[in-house]
Amino acid sequence: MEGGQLKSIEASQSLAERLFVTLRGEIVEGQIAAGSKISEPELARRFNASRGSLREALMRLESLGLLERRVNVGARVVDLTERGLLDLYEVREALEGMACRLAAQYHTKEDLVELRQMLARHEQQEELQAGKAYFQPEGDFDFHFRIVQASKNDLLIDTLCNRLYYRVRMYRYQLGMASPRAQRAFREHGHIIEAIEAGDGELAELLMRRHIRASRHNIEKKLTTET
Amino acid sequence: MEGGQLKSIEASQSLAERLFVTLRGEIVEGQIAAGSKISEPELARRFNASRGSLREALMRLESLGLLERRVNVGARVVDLTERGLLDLYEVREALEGMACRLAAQYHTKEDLVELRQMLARHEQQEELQAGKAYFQPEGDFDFHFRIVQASKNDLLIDTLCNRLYYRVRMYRYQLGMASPRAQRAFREHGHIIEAIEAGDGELAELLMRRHIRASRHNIEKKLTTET
DNA sequence: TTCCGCTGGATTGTCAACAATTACCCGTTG
DNA sequence: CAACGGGTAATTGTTGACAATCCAGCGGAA
Repeated sequence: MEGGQLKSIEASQSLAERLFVTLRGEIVEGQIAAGSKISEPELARRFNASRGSLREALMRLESLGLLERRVNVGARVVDLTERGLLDLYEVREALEGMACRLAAQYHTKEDLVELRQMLARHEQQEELQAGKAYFQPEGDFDFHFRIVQASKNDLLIDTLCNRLYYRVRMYRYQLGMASPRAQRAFREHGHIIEAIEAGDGELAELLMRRHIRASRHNIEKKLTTET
Repeated sequence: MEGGQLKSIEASQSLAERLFVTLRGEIVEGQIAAGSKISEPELARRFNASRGSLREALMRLESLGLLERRVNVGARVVDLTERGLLDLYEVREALEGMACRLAAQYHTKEDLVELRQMLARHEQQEELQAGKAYFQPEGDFDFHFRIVQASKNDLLIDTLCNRLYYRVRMYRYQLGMASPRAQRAFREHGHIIEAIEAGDGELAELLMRRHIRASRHNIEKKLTTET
Protein backbone atom coordinates (compact mmCIF):
# COMPACT_ATOMS: atom_id res chain seq x y z
CA MET A 1 0.00 0.00 0.00
CA GLU A 2 2.36 2.70 -1.21
CA GLY A 3 1.72 6.40 -0.64
CA GLY A 4 -0.56 8.18 -3.04
CA GLN A 5 0.84 10.15 -5.96
CA LEU A 6 -1.44 13.01 -6.84
CA LYS A 7 1.20 15.68 -7.15
CA SER A 8 1.51 15.62 -10.92
CA ILE A 9 -2.13 16.23 -11.67
CA GLU A 10 -1.73 20.01 -11.83
CA ALA A 11 -1.85 21.54 -8.42
CA SER A 12 -4.69 23.92 -9.17
CA GLN A 13 -8.34 23.14 -8.76
CA SER A 14 -9.64 21.73 -5.54
CA LEU A 15 -8.38 18.81 -3.52
CA ALA A 16 -11.54 16.83 -4.13
CA GLU A 17 -11.11 17.36 -7.86
CA ARG A 18 -7.55 16.04 -7.79
CA LEU A 19 -8.61 13.04 -5.75
CA PHE A 20 -11.37 12.42 -8.27
CA VAL A 21 -9.01 12.50 -11.23
CA THR A 22 -6.45 10.30 -9.51
CA LEU A 23 -8.95 7.71 -8.38
CA ARG A 24 -10.65 7.71 -11.76
CA GLY A 25 -7.36 6.84 -13.36
CA GLU A 26 -6.63 4.05 -10.90
CA ILE A 27 -10.05 2.55 -11.36
CA VAL A 28 -9.93 2.77 -15.14
CA GLU A 29 -6.52 1.15 -15.26
CA GLY A 30 -7.42 -1.47 -12.70
CA GLN A 31 -4.96 -0.50 -9.97
CA ILE A 32 -8.04 -0.43 -7.83
CA ALA A 33 -9.60 -3.73 -8.75
CA ALA A 34 -13.04 -3.91 -10.32
CA GLY A 35 -15.62 -5.12 -7.84
CA SER A 36 -13.48 -4.29 -4.80
CA LYS A 37 -14.82 -2.45 -1.82
CA ILE A 38 -13.73 1.12 -1.13
CA SER A 39 -12.72 1.94 2.43
CA GLU A 40 -13.09 5.63 3.08
CA PRO A 41 -10.73 5.81 6.08
CA GLU A 42 -8.07 3.82 4.30
CA LEU A 43 -8.09 5.95 1.16
CA ALA A 44 -8.24 9.14 3.19
CA ARG A 45 -5.10 8.11 5.08
CA ARG A 46 -3.36 7.14 1.88
CA PHE A 47 -3.84 10.57 0.33
CA ASN A 48 -3.47 12.55 3.55
CA ALA A 49 -6.90 14.00 2.97
CA SER A 50 -9.95 14.23 5.12
CA ARG A 51 -12.84 11.87 4.66
CA GLY A 52 -15.05 14.72 3.55
CA SER A 53 -12.95 15.62 0.54
CA LEU A 54 -12.57 11.99 -0.32
CA ARG A 55 -16.30 11.43 -0.15
CA GLU A 56 -16.80 14.24 -2.62
CA ALA A 57 -14.47 12.49 -5.03
CA LEU A 58 -16.28 9.21 -4.49
CA MET A 59 -19.61 10.78 -5.30
CA ARG A 60 -18.29 12.15 -8.55
CA LEU A 61 -17.03 8.70 -9.39
CA GLU A 62 -20.46 7.33 -8.65
CA SER A 63 -22.03 9.80 -11.05
CA LEU A 64 -19.56 8.60 -13.68
CA GLY A 65 -20.82 5.08 -13.18
CA LEU A 66 -17.48 3.79 -11.96
CA LEU A 67 -18.63 3.29 -8.37
CA GLU A 68 -21.81 2.03 -6.79
CA ARG A 69 -22.72 3.35 -3.39
CA ARG A 70 -25.34 2.02 -1.01
CA VAL A 71 -26.39 3.95 2.05
CA ASN A 72 -24.78 2.85 5.29
CA VAL A 73 -22.86 0.19 3.43
CA GLY A 74 -20.29 1.97 1.35
CA ALA A 75 -18.90 2.14 -2.15
CA ARG A 76 -17.76 -0.64 -4.46
CA VAL A 77 -16.03 -0.38 -7.79
CA VAL A 78 -18.39 -1.60 -10.50
CA ASP A 79 -17.52 -5.02 -11.77
CA LEU A 80 -16.97 -5.63 -15.43
CA THR A 81 -19.51 -7.94 -16.92
CA GLU A 82 -19.98 -9.20 -20.43
CA ARG A 83 -23.46 -7.78 -20.42
CA GLY A 84 -22.25 -4.38 -19.28
CA LEU A 85 -19.78 -4.21 -22.14
CA LEU A 86 -22.37 -5.11 -24.73
CA ASP A 87 -24.83 -2.62 -23.25
CA LEU A 88 -22.17 0.02 -23.56
CA TYR A 89 -21.67 -0.70 -27.24
CA GLU A 90 -25.37 -0.42 -27.93
CA VAL A 91 -25.51 3.01 -26.33
CA ARG A 92 -22.42 4.09 -28.18
CA GLU A 93 -23.89 2.94 -31.45
CA ALA A 94 -26.91 5.15 -30.88
CA LEU A 95 -25.06 8.22 -29.62
CA GLU A 96 -22.05 8.16 -31.89
CA GLY A 97 -24.26 7.47 -34.86
CA MET A 98 -26.17 10.63 -34.02
CA ALA A 99 -22.89 12.45 -33.47
CA CYS A 100 -21.83 11.58 -37.01
CA ARG A 101 -25.12 12.72 -38.45
CA LEU A 102 -24.77 16.06 -36.69
CA ALA A 103 -21.08 16.38 -37.47
CA ALA A 104 -21.86 16.08 -41.17
CA GLN A 105 -24.19 19.02 -40.82
CA TYR A 106 -22.46 21.28 -38.34
CA HIS A 107 -18.73 20.56 -38.60
CA THR A 108 -16.36 23.45 -39.11
CA LYS A 109 -13.40 23.58 -41.46
CA GLU A 110 -11.10 23.19 -38.47
CA ASP A 111 -12.86 19.97 -37.46
CA LEU A 112 -12.14 18.48 -40.86
CA VAL A 113 -8.53 19.59 -40.84
CA GLU A 114 -7.94 17.97 -37.47
CA LEU A 115 -9.75 14.80 -38.45
CA ARG A 116 -7.66 14.43 -41.58
CA GLN A 117 -4.43 15.15 -39.74
CA MET A 118 -5.31 12.57 -37.17
CA LEU A 119 -6.07 10.01 -39.81
CA ALA A 120 -2.71 10.70 -41.43
CA ARG A 121 -0.91 10.18 -38.12
CA HIS A 122 -2.78 6.93 -37.61
CA GLU A 123 -1.77 5.79 -41.07
CA GLN A 124 1.92 6.29 -40.31
CA GLN A 125 1.53 4.55 -37.01
CA GLU A 126 -0.24 1.68 -38.64
CA GLU A 127 2.42 1.18 -41.28
CA LEU A 128 5.05 1.10 -38.58
CA GLN A 129 3.30 -1.44 -36.47
CA ALA A 130 2.04 -3.56 -39.33
CA GLY A 131 -1.58 -3.24 -38.40
CA LYS A 132 -1.20 -4.80 -35.08
CA ALA A 133 -1.90 -2.26 -32.44
CA TYR A 134 -4.07 0.47 -33.88
CA PHE A 135 -6.71 -0.06 -31.32
CA GLN A 136 -4.79 -0.22 -28.09
CA PRO A 137 -3.28 3.24 -27.92
CA GLU A 138 -5.45 6.23 -27.54
CA GLY A 139 -5.65 6.49 -31.32
CA ASP A 140 -9.09 5.05 -31.60
CA PHE A 141 -10.27 7.25 -28.78
CA ASP A 142 -8.89 10.30 -30.48
CA PHE A 143 -10.96 9.51 -33.52
CA HIS A 144 -14.25 8.95 -31.78
CA PHE A 145 -13.56 11.84 -29.48
CA ARG A 146 -13.02 14.29 -32.31
CA ILE A 147 -16.07 13.17 -34.20
CA VAL A 148 -18.22 13.80 -31.17
CA GLN A 149 -16.71 17.24 -30.72
CA ALA A 150 -17.68 18.10 -34.27
CA SER A 151 -21.34 17.40 -33.55
CA LYS A 152 -21.61 20.71 -31.68
CA ASN A 153 -24.25 19.23 -29.39
CA ASP A 154 -23.04 19.98 -25.87
CA LEU A 155 -25.25 17.40 -24.20
CA LEU A 156 -24.07 14.71 -26.57
CA ILE A 157 -20.46 15.73 -26.07
CA ASP A 158 -20.79 15.68 -22.31
CA THR A 159 -22.59 12.36 -22.21
CA LEU A 160 -20.04 10.61 -24.39
CA CYS A 161 -16.76 12.28 -23.51
CA ASN A 162 -17.28 12.96 -19.82
CA ARG A 163 -19.30 9.95 -18.90
CA LEU A 164 -19.34 6.93 -21.14
CA TYR A 165 -15.78 6.99 -22.43
CA TYR A 166 -14.28 6.36 -19.01
CA ARG A 167 -16.28 3.22 -18.81
CA VAL A 168 -15.16 2.26 -22.29
CA ARG A 169 -11.55 2.79 -21.32
CA MET A 170 -12.03 0.75 -18.17
CA TYR A 171 -13.27 -2.21 -20.17
CA ARG A 172 -10.46 -1.86 -22.69
CA TYR A 173 -7.72 -1.66 -20.11
CA GLN A 174 -8.92 -4.53 -18.03
CA LEU A 175 -10.55 -6.90 -20.47
CA GLY A 176 -7.94 -5.84 -23.01
CA MET A 177 -9.95 -6.06 -26.19
CA ALA A 178 -7.10 -5.90 -28.62
CA SER A 179 -8.89 -5.89 -31.90
CA PRO A 180 -7.85 -7.86 -34.97
CA ARG A 181 -9.83 -5.33 -36.93
CA ALA A 182 -7.00 -2.83 -37.11
CA GLN A 183 -6.64 -2.09 -40.83
CA ARG A 184 -10.31 -2.56 -41.42
CA ALA A 185 -11.24 -0.16 -38.64
CA PHE A 186 -8.79 2.31 -40.05
CA ARG A 187 -10.42 2.20 -43.46
CA GLU A 188 -13.83 2.57 -41.90
CA HIS A 189 -12.65 5.68 -40.11
CA GLY A 190 -11.61 7.11 -43.44
CA HIS A 191 -14.98 6.43 -45.02
CA ILE A 192 -16.77 8.05 -42.09
CA ILE A 193 -14.71 11.19 -42.45
CA GLU A 194 -15.48 11.29 -46.17
CA ALA A 195 -19.19 11.10 -45.50
CA ILE A 196 -18.95 13.90 -42.98
CA GLU A 197 -16.95 16.00 -45.40
CA ALA A 198 -19.58 15.41 -48.06
CA GLY A 199 -22.24 16.60 -45.64
CA ASP A 200 -24.08 13.30 -45.94
CA GLY A 201 -25.36 12.88 -42.40
CA GLU A 202 -27.45 9.84 -43.15
CA LEU A 203 -24.51 7.94 -44.61
CA ALA A 204 -22.16 9.09 -41.85
CA GLU A 205 -24.53 7.79 -39.21
CA LEU A 206 -24.99 4.51 -41.02
CA LEU A 207 -21.24 3.96 -41.37
CA MET A 208 -20.52 4.79 -37.75
CA ARG A 209 -23.23 2.47 -36.53
CA ARG A 210 -21.88 -0.35 -38.66
CA HIS A 211 -18.39 0.42 -37.43
CA ILE A 212 -19.40 0.14 -33.80
CA ARG A 213 -21.66 -2.83 -34.36
CA ALA A 214 -18.78 -4.66 -36.04
CA SER A 215 -16.64 -4.07 -32.97
CA ARG A 216 -19.46 -5.31 -30.83
CA HIS A 217 -19.90 -8.49 -32.84
CA ASN A 218 -16.18 -9.04 -32.73
CA ILE A 219 -16.27 -8.90 -28.97
CA GLU A 220 -19.34 -11.07 -28.77
CA LYS A 221 -17.62 -13.75 -30.81
CA LYS A 222 -14.50 -13.55 -28.69
CA LEU A 223 -16.45 -13.91 -25.50
CA THR A 224 -18.49 -16.87 -26.64
CA THR A 225 -15.46 -18.81 -27.87
CA GLU A 226 -13.39 -18.09 -24.80
CA THR A 227 -15.93 -19.17 -22.21
CA MET B 1 -38.90 32.32 2.14
CA GLU B 2 -41.06 29.67 3.81
CA GLY B 3 -39.63 26.72 5.73
CA GLY B 4 -38.59 23.67 3.79
CA GLN B 5 -40.95 20.74 3.38
CA LEU B 6 -39.11 17.49 3.04
CA LYS B 7 -41.14 15.46 5.45
CA SER B 8 -43.32 13.70 2.91
CA ILE B 9 -40.51 12.23 0.85
CA GLU B 10 -40.35 8.98 2.83
CA ALA B 11 -38.33 9.33 5.95
CA SER B 12 -35.95 6.49 5.14
CA GLN B 13 -32.77 6.83 3.13
CA SER B 14 -30.24 9.42 4.07
CA LEU B 15 -30.72 13.11 4.71
CA ALA B 16 -28.62 14.04 1.71
CA GLU B 17 -30.80 11.84 -0.46
CA ARG B 18 -33.97 13.53 0.74
CA LEU B 19 -32.47 16.95 0.17
CA PHE B 20 -31.49 15.83 -3.30
CA VAL B 21 -34.99 14.67 -4.19
CA THR B 22 -36.61 17.78 -2.75
CA LEU B 23 -34.29 20.19 -4.49
CA ARG B 24 -34.55 18.29 -7.73
CA GLY B 25 -38.29 18.74 -7.64
CA GLU B 26 -38.06 22.43 -6.91
CA ILE B 27 -35.59 23.00 -9.70
CA VAL B 28 -37.59 20.98 -12.21
CA GLU B 29 -40.80 22.82 -11.36
CA GLY B 30 -39.09 26.18 -11.31
CA GLN B 31 -39.67 27.05 -7.64
CA ILE B 32 -35.95 27.59 -7.66
CA ALA B 33 -35.56 29.74 -10.72
CA ALA B 34 -33.45 28.63 -13.66
CA GLY B 35 -30.18 30.50 -13.79
CA SER B 36 -30.36 31.59 -10.16
CA LYS B 37 -27.43 31.26 -7.80
CA ILE B 38 -27.48 28.71 -5.02
CA SER B 39 -26.43 29.87 -1.57
CA GLU B 40 -25.24 26.97 0.54
CA PRO B 41 -25.70 28.64 3.93
CA GLU B 42 -29.17 29.86 3.05
CA LEU B 43 -30.42 26.48 1.86
CA ALA B 44 -28.81 24.74 4.80
CA ARG B 45 -30.65 26.99 7.21
CA ARG B 46 -33.89 26.52 5.35
CA PHE B 47 -33.78 22.73 5.70
CA ASN B 48 -32.16 22.69 9.14
CA ALA B 49 -29.36 20.63 7.71
CA SER B 50 -25.63 21.02 7.80
CA ARG B 51 -23.76 22.38 4.85
CA GLY B 52 -22.05 19.04 4.38
CA SER B 53 -25.23 17.14 3.71
CA LEU B 54 -26.50 19.89 1.49
CA ARG B 55 -23.32 19.91 -0.53
CA GLU B 56 -23.74 16.22 -1.17
CA ALA B 57 -27.20 16.91 -2.55
CA LEU B 58 -25.86 19.74 -4.69
CA MET B 59 -23.21 17.51 -6.19
CA ARG B 60 -25.78 14.93 -7.16
CA LEU B 61 -27.78 17.67 -8.80
CA GLU B 62 -24.69 18.69 -10.68
CA SER B 63 -24.20 15.18 -11.99
CA LEU B 64 -27.81 15.28 -13.16
CA GLY B 65 -27.00 18.35 -15.19
CA LEU B 66 -29.41 20.56 -13.25
CA LEU B 67 -26.67 22.58 -11.55
CA GLU B 68 -23.36 23.98 -12.65
CA ARG B 69 -20.65 24.40 -10.07
CA ARG B 70 -17.42 26.32 -10.33
CA VAL B 71 -14.71 26.01 -7.75
CA ASN B 72 -14.59 28.75 -5.16
CA VAL B 73 -17.54 30.43 -6.81
CA GLY B 74 -20.54 28.26 -6.14
CA ALA B 75 -23.46 26.61 -7.84
CA ARG B 76 -26.01 28.02 -10.26
CA VAL B 77 -29.13 26.40 -11.64
CA VAL B 78 -28.68 25.78 -15.34
CA ASP B 79 -30.58 28.18 -17.51
CA LEU B 80 -32.96 26.97 -20.14
CA THR B 81 -31.90 27.83 -23.63
CA GLU B 82 -33.47 27.09 -26.95
CA ARG B 83 -30.31 25.35 -28.03
CA GLY B 84 -30.26 23.19 -24.92
CA LEU B 85 -33.78 22.00 -25.57
CA LEU B 86 -33.05 21.10 -29.17
CA ASP B 87 -29.84 19.33 -28.16
CA LEU B 88 -31.86 17.31 -25.70
CA TYR B 89 -34.27 16.19 -28.40
CA GLU B 90 -31.43 15.05 -30.62
CA VAL B 91 -29.99 12.89 -27.87
CA ARG B 92 -33.40 11.51 -27.07
CA GLU B 93 -33.96 10.64 -30.71
CA ALA B 94 -30.80 8.59 -30.73
CA LEU B 95 -31.28 6.86 -27.39
CA GLU B 96 -34.99 6.23 -27.48
CA GLY B 97 -34.71 5.03 -31.04
CA MET B 98 -32.21 2.45 -29.86
CA ALA B 99 -34.45 1.66 -26.90
CA CYS B 100 -37.26 0.79 -29.28
CA ARG B 101 -35.02 -1.38 -31.39
CA LEU B 102 -33.94 -3.30 -28.32
CA ALA B 103 -37.43 -3.41 -26.84
CA ALA B 104 -38.69 -5.10 -29.99
CA GLN B 105 -36.09 -7.80 -29.48
CA TYR B 106 -35.97 -8.26 -25.73
CA HIS B 107 -39.37 -7.22 -24.37
CA THR B 108 -41.22 -9.60 -22.08
CA LYS B 109 -44.90 -10.44 -22.17
CA GLU B 110 -45.41 -8.28 -19.11
CA ASP B 111 -43.88 -5.28 -20.89
CA LEU B 112 -46.43 -5.59 -23.66
CA VAL B 113 -49.32 -5.99 -21.24
CA GLU B 114 -48.36 -2.84 -19.40
CA LEU B 115 -47.78 -0.88 -22.58
CA ARG B 116 -51.21 -1.81 -23.90
CA GLN B 117 -52.91 -1.02 -20.59
CA MET B 118 -51.23 2.35 -20.53
CA LEU B 119 -52.32 3.09 -24.07
CA ALA B 120 -55.88 2.20 -23.13
CA ARG B 121 -55.80 4.57 -20.18
CA HIS B 122 -54.44 7.30 -22.37
CA GLU B 123 -57.23 6.71 -24.87
CA GLN B 124 -59.89 7.23 -22.19
CA GLN B 125 -58.11 10.30 -20.99
CA GLU B 126 -57.89 11.64 -24.48
CA GLU B 127 -61.57 11.15 -25.20
CA LEU B 128 -62.42 12.94 -21.99
CA GLN B 129 -60.25 15.90 -22.68
CA ALA B 130 -61.02 16.11 -26.38
CA GLY B 131 -57.43 15.76 -27.46
CA LYS B 132 -56.31 18.81 -25.70
CA ALA B 133 -53.96 17.86 -22.93
CA TYR B 134 -52.48 14.49 -23.65
CA PHE B 135 -49.00 15.79 -23.44
CA GLN B 136 -49.02 17.86 -20.29
CA PRO B 137 -49.70 15.20 -17.67
CA GLU B 138 -47.20 12.52 -17.03
CA GLY B 139 -48.91 10.39 -19.64
CA ASP B 140 -46.32 10.95 -22.30
CA PHE B 141 -43.58 10.32 -19.79
CA ASP B 142 -45.15 7.05 -18.77
CA PHE B 143 -45.04 5.91 -22.35
CA HIS B 144 -41.45 6.77 -23.07
CA PHE B 145 -40.43 5.54 -19.65
CA ARG B 146 -41.97 2.12 -20.15
CA ILE B 147 -40.49 1.70 -23.59
CA VAL B 148 -37.05 2.34 -22.22
CA GLN B 149 -37.61 -0.15 -19.43
CA ALA B 150 -38.44 -2.80 -22.00
CA SER B 151 -35.08 -2.38 -23.70
CA LYS B 152 -33.40 -4.33 -20.88
CA ASN B 153 -30.21 -2.32 -21.34
CA ASP B 154 -29.35 -1.04 -17.87
CA LEU B 155 -27.02 1.67 -19.10
CA LEU B 156 -29.62 2.98 -21.51
CA ILE B 157 -32.29 2.89 -18.81
CA ASP B 158 -30.10 4.74 -16.37
CA THR B 159 -29.02 7.37 -18.86
CA LEU B 160 -32.54 8.17 -19.98
CA CYS B 161 -34.63 7.66 -16.86
CA ASN B 162 -32.23 8.83 -14.18
CA ARG B 163 -30.47 11.57 -16.05
CA LEU B 164 -32.03 13.03 -19.15
CA TYR B 165 -35.68 12.87 -18.21
CA TYR B 166 -35.33 15.32 -15.36
CA ARG B 167 -33.98 17.84 -17.79
CA VAL B 168 -36.84 17.09 -20.16
CA ARG B 169 -39.34 17.65 -17.38
CA MET B 170 -37.63 20.89 -16.40
CA TYR B 171 -38.02 22.25 -19.91
CA ARG B 172 -41.63 21.12 -20.10
CA TYR B 173 -42.62 22.62 -16.79
CA GLN B 174 -40.97 25.93 -17.35
CA LEU B 175 -41.17 26.50 -21.08
CA GLY B 176 -44.52 24.72 -21.02
CA MET B 177 -44.46 23.02 -24.38
CA ALA B 178 -48.11 22.09 -24.59
CA SER B 179 -48.25 20.19 -27.79
CA PRO B 180 -50.97 20.50 -30.38
CA ARG B 181 -49.92 17.06 -31.53
CA ALA B 182 -52.06 15.25 -28.99
CA GLN B 183 -54.13 12.82 -31.05
CA ARG B 184 -51.39 12.39 -33.58
CA ALA B 185 -48.82 11.59 -30.90
CA PHE B 186 -51.24 9.13 -29.42
CA ARG B 187 -51.62 7.29 -32.70
CA GLU B 188 -47.87 7.25 -33.14
CA HIS B 189 -47.50 5.65 -29.74
CA GLY B 190 -49.87 2.93 -30.87
CA HIS B 191 -47.89 2.23 -34.03
CA ILE B 192 -44.68 2.02 -32.07
CA ILE B 193 -46.14 -0.53 -29.70
CA GLU B 194 -47.34 -2.57 -32.66
CA ALA B 195 -43.88 -2.62 -34.15
CA ILE B 196 -42.40 -3.72 -30.87
CA GLU B 197 -45.01 -6.44 -30.51
CA ALA B 198 -44.21 -7.64 -34.01
CA GLY B 199 -40.54 -7.84 -33.08
CA ASP B 200 -39.63 -5.44 -35.86
CA GLY B 201 -36.83 -3.50 -34.22
CA GLU B 202 -35.87 -1.60 -37.32
CA LEU B 203 -39.39 -0.26 -37.80
CA ALA B 204 -39.82 0.48 -34.09
CA GLU B 205 -36.65 2.54 -34.10
CA LEU B 206 -37.68 4.39 -37.23
CA LEU B 207 -41.10 5.24 -35.84
CA MET B 208 -39.77 6.43 -32.52
CA ARG B 209 -37.19 8.62 -34.17
CA ARG B 210 -39.82 10.18 -36.39
CA HIS B 211 -42.04 10.65 -33.37
CA ILE B 212 -39.40 12.55 -31.46
CA ARG B 213 -38.22 14.46 -34.48
CA ALA B 214 -41.77 15.64 -35.11
CA SER B 215 -41.94 16.96 -31.56
CA ARG B 216 -38.66 18.69 -32.11
CA HIS B 217 -39.77 20.33 -35.31
CA ASN B 218 -42.94 21.41 -33.63
CA ILE B 219 -40.94 23.15 -30.95
CA GLU B 220 -38.55 24.64 -33.44
CA LYS B 221 -41.45 26.19 -35.31
CA LYS B 222 -42.98 27.51 -32.13
CA LEU B 223 -39.74 29.10 -31.05
CA THR B 224 -39.07 30.78 -34.37
CA THR B 225 -42.56 32.26 -34.63
CA GLU B 226 -42.63 33.47 -31.04
CA THR B 227 -39.34 35.29 -31.08
C1' DT C 1 -25.76 -29.74 13.82
C1' DT C 2 -28.17 -25.68 12.49
C1' DC C 3 -30.49 -21.61 13.24
C1' DC C 4 -31.36 -17.43 15.85
C1' DG C 5 -30.21 -13.36 18.56
C1' DC C 6 -26.72 -10.57 20.63
C1' DT C 7 -22.59 -7.93 21.48
C1' DG C 8 -18.15 -5.63 19.99
C1' DG C 9 -15.80 -3.48 16.44
C1' DA C 10 -15.62 -0.92 12.47
C1' DT C 11 -17.63 1.91 8.93
C1' DT C 12 -20.67 5.33 7.22
C1' DG C 13 -23.69 9.61 7.77
C1' DT C 14 -23.91 14.13 9.91
C1' DC C 15 -22.41 18.16 12.08
C1' DA C 16 -20.07 22.52 13.49
C1' DA C 17 -15.72 25.07 13.34
C1' DC C 18 -11.40 26.61 10.69
C1' DA C 19 -8.79 28.17 6.54
C1' DA C 20 -8.62 29.89 1.83
C1' DT C 21 -10.62 32.20 -1.86
C1' DT C 22 -13.76 35.33 -3.95
C1' DA C 23 -16.98 39.24 -4.46
C1' DC C 24 -18.32 43.77 -3.19
C1' DC C 25 -17.80 48.43 -1.64
C1' DC C 26 -15.42 52.60 -1.47
C1' DG C 27 -11.77 55.78 -1.75
C1' DT C 28 -8.18 57.27 -4.69
C1' DT C 29 -6.16 58.72 -9.01
C1' DG C 30 -5.58 59.70 -13.99
C1' DC D 1 -16.20 61.10 -14.72
C1' DA D 2 -14.30 56.56 -15.30
C1' DA D 3 -11.00 53.18 -14.08
C1' DC D 4 -8.05 51.06 -10.83
C1' DG D 5 -6.69 49.12 -6.25
C1' DG D 6 -7.16 47.93 -1.32
C1' DG D 7 -9.71 46.15 2.44
C1' DT D 8 -13.53 43.99 4.48
C1' DA D 9 -17.31 40.75 4.57
C1' DA D 10 -19.31 36.76 2.91
C1' DT D 11 -18.98 32.37 0.63
C1' DT D 12 -16.75 28.14 -0.45
C1' DG D 13 -13.30 24.28 0.52
C1' DT D 14 -11.49 21.40 4.13
C1' DT D 15 -10.99 19.22 8.50
C1' DG D 16 -11.74 16.45 12.70
C1' DA D 17 -15.08 14.79 15.98
C1' DC D 18 -19.75 12.77 17.17
C1' DA D 19 -23.87 9.77 16.32
C1' DA D 20 -26.26 6.14 13.77
C1' DT D 21 -25.92 2.01 11.22
C1' DC D 22 -24.11 -2.26 9.57
C1' DC D 23 -21.08 -6.58 9.74
C1' DA D 24 -18.62 -10.55 11.97
C1' DG D 25 -18.15 -13.65 15.44
C1' DC D 26 -19.87 -15.96 19.47
C1' DG D 27 -23.06 -18.31 22.48
C1' DG D 28 -27.36 -20.58 23.35
C1' DA D 29 -31.58 -23.15 22.14
C1' DA D 30 -34.30 -26.26 19.18
